[in-house]
Amino acid sequence: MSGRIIGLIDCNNFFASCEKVFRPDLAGVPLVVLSNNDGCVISRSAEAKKLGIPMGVPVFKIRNEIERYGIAVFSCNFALYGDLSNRIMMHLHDFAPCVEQYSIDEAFFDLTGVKEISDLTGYGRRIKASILQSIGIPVSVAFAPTKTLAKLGNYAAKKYPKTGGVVDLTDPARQSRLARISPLDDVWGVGRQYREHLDRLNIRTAYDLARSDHEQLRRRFGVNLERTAAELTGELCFEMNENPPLRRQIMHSSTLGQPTSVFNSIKESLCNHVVRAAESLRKDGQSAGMITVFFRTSSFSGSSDYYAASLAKKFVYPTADSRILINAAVSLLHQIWRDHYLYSKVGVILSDLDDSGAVQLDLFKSFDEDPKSQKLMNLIDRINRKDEQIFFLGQGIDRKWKARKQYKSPNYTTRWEELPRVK
DNA sequence: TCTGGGGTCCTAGGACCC
DNA sequence: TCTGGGGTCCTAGGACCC
Repeated sequence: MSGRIIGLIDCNNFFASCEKVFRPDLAGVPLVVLSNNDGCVISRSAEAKKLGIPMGVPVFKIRNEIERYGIAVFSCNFALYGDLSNRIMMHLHDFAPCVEQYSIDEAFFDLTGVKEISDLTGYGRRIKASILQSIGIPVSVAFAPTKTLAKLGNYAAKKYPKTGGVVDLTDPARQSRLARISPLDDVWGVGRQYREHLDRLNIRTAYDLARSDHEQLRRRFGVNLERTAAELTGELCFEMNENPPLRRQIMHSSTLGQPTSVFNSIKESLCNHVVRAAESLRKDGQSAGMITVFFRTSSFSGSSDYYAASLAKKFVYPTADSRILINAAVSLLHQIWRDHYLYSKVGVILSDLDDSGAVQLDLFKSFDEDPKSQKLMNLIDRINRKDEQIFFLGQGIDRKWKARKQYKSPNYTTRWEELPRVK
């Protein structure tokens, strides 16, 4: 009779844990990781959470605490996190035939029909111990018949120390016991808006939601919430998907350190985003059919000095050529530019993505019009992989906008020069 | 209530066609 | 020009996720 068994591993405090892997001297020390430009806190170690450092708090607001408690502060280092994430995902394949990476620090895996596993909790502990030993990252593990229940179980694994970080939620009785004590905030797919609406309908726990009128949920909130409720009852609605489709859009944007009304500064920042986006496009063998440029002032709508604009252009042929994308972006920017406003955010979106370059032996690949363009872009990508050495004039020379990363850790695992040394 | 920089999907409504 | 019914495509906005 055995139904589906879907596992979920979720790394604990992932970015903070990554930083600790290479700094054993920081064991037990509260630690935070900052967003781009060292703006606000995006990851906290267990010790930092215990001190009450909130998620997302701007770093200047916790200067006192940093000083007082000796909190270790790190700029984000996505090269490092991405690499450790890859290692964890590879490792997980030793334990499960089908793995779906869901985010940088989470993966679902399917154990349905794997006969040898009689004790799921024990199996979960082995996975956990193995990842901790070989990569150094602590994870939580849960098993359930649906993804939504596995998420709920994983929450419990983190919340209740007694579980030892592993929860087997395949038993319906355990499901409803946990659901009764789980607020809607712990339910995957229920955000603040839905929570407030549901509260007015006297739906306050995962259990309430599971037992509510699903037909009514669909009418009032759409099919996704209906599916979430169904999954809480053990009915699978979100299937495993081992090979998720490639991205449908790429966005690169940033808040400027200093708001500015200087066209050239905005232009340079924009060009930089375009170049980053184009690189990421080429990495996946994609090309873009449309580009959108947007920017806005810092004050929000309502105030008189607010201005926000965006404009898009479609390409006749999809392209991945940084030069073409830069030209288009700058021309769009000119069209919507207005002087005398203080701009604080600018970005680019590449969409209508075309994957044909990602498919080997594609019959129509020749559409990628200019073979020289591909060669040139590949060359630039190869050179810049090591360190950004070639850049486009539009990106600017002095590059004042370059992100602040005052507290960045070395790229321990992805650059030879920065390998950790053993004395 | 939003901090920040990415993303996804769904739904409603308008334009347009037969 | 309107009436009816049926359909597609596109966009904007709203919800969610990490």
